[in-house]
Amino acid sequence: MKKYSREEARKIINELLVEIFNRILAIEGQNLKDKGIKLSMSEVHVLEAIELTEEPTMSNIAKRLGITIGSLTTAINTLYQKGYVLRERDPEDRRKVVVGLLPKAEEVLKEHDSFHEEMIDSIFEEMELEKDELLIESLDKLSSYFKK
Amino acid sequence: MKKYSREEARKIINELLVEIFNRILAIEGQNLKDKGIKLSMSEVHVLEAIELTEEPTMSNIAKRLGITIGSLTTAINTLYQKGYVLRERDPEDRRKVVVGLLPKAEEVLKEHDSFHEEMIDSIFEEMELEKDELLIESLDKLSSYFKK
DNA sequence: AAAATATAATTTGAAGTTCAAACTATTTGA
DNA sequence: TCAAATAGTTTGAACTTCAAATTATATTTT
Repeated sequence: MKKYSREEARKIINELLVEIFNRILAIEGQNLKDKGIKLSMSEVHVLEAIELTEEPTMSNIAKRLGITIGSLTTAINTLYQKGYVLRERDPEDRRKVVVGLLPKAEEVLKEHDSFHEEMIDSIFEEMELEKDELLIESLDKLSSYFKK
Repeated sequence: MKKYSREEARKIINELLVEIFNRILAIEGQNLKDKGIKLSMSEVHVLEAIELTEEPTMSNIAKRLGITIGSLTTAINTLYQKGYVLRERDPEDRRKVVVGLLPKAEEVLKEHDSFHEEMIDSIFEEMELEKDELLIESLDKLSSYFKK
């Protein structure tokens, strides 16, 4: 009854990891270019992380992104120069720097979000995935597993 | 009956894209370090691509990796210096360069493979994924979709 | 309260990855 | 044959990231 051996499962997941992931990033990057947005995917990920982080200090954002605070500093420097974010010291604890999104960044994220939405819609349509409910459930578990 | 809205599905896939894949890459990179292997994940991906490419010329490998031939040249330069690959002109068509794996590379790939195997086993065990068959089928479709 | 320690962020210098464009060598086709 | 196409390499630049040194602020210890 089993159609996929463990070996095949490994191969498929490996493929997703090394090929598909990069391909999706490339597609998204191209989409930004097409829209005339002069940001790299890494920069968009930083913006996303800022949006999703409860208390968006340098440390918290870096932690979410899995990069060092030093790396984030340089990323924020350029995003600041380009007018996407603002930064200010936390008055409560002046060691902390709180980062905020400017309207220009919100626009990009909105754009990026709707691109994602479209991509996912077309995946589900073209894939003829009747069992999408189960796929999402599984992906969710996969996601949770790696967050442990 | 549907438990996940399209909005939630988008969120989960987005999470996989921007967080989980990077985390897996980091875990794999750490594993290489732990084993004393002085290669980056990109370099391992190049070795994998060489292994999987039918006729491993520079163009074919670069195409599989989705990078330019120029980028691959620099990657192969360092892998050559480190003693992982050999390169030689194709006698049939002396414009072509055929790349081959040296034993040192085969070892790394074996190591990397068994790490993957273990990782996937533990995913399936700890996730209690009774529906793993369907997950793989779905991931397979997802993979195929992006290869179009 | 002063000194020592811990925390938060920035700066600096270096390495790795990637690209585009210019260039070399070889093959193919008109 | 000679022009065009193909296969790779080289070069110079941009970007991402890190580790280590440094600065500033807060907390803890004595």
